[in-house]
Amino acid sequence: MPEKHTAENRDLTVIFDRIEVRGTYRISFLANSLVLPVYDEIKRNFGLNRGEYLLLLCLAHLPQLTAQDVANMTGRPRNSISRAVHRMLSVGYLDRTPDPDDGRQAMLKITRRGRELHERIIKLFIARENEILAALSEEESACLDRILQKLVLHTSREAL
Amino acid sequence: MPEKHTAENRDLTVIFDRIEVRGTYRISFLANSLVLPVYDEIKRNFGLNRGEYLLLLCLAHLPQLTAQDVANMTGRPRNSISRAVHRMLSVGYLDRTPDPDDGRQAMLKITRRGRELHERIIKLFIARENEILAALSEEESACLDRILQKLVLHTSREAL
DNA sequence: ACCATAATGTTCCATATGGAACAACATTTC
DNA sequence: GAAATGTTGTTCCATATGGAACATTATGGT
Repeated sequence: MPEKHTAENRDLTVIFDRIEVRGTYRISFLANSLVLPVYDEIKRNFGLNRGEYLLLLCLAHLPQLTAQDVANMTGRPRNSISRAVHRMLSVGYLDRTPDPDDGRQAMLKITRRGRELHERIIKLFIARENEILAALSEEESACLDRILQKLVLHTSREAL
Repeated sequence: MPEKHTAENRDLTVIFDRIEVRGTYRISFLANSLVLPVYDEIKRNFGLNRGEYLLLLCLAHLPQLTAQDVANMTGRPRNSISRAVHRMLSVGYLDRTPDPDDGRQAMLKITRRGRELHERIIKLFIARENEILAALSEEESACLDRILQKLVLHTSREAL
């Protein structure tokens, strides 16, 4: 009798071991697991898309930024940021002031409302991170943190 | 004299330290650095979008899969996979055989041409991974690998 | 001062993406 | 074995996304 093809019959996770770029695949998978469910929730609960939330996140951690700064920090194209800025302005999550020293750019700042929203959203990310990183021991967490720091600084020198 | 706002004046990387979810942000940043430039190159050189390449990648590592399997493995919605299957079929990178035991599903296999393409593409990922992970010592690499394995297995039990 | 070059933010357009409804088939329940 | 329920793959549609060209302003070289 031929065995029927069902997910239960086979282990689809073998790709984690077979793939030629284990580190890349695992890091990417992990990033998706951490971030995508939260983005979905943000969209459902607050109506923000990814670009809009990234903008809010950047402004929540730096006192003022230009659209170009945000593009650099997030790696997203300027036009996406531009759209996000307009929508977030219209909802009152941020302020924009033209730069008197440079007529091309404008300084963006988060508003009180925007900060309140950020605080509600960041809780979701924290919960998800705790859930997933709970698998690690104290020592493993520290080790991962140290390694990530090293990689990110090494990488951001070329990215930013 | 008021200091002009330029990227050189300020350090945009402070967000790495200020953000409330350091692990999440770093892992996500790192994943993007590893993967996005390669996806761009794949699109430019071979005309495949992300969904299409993920499909090829899955089929390159498992002998046969249904569209639903691929959706499970990649976390993408079924309709994206469906579109990808049709385009990859039309270009000859994969074969489809209806499952005689279940009229709803069809088995997908990679073709020789598809495998050749995969081998060209995977080189790009390998190069990028080496470039970025080169910042780590032998010992750090091993440590990272072990931790990622643990996290991914822990996570995929809920994801797949 | 003038022209060439570059940077910022915007608009236009083509493609990518994912949710929802759907048709076909399979399974479960009675 | 009939009806309800679930699953697979597909289509439809609305939104998201990113490249390219553009207007405006700055900068650098002469």
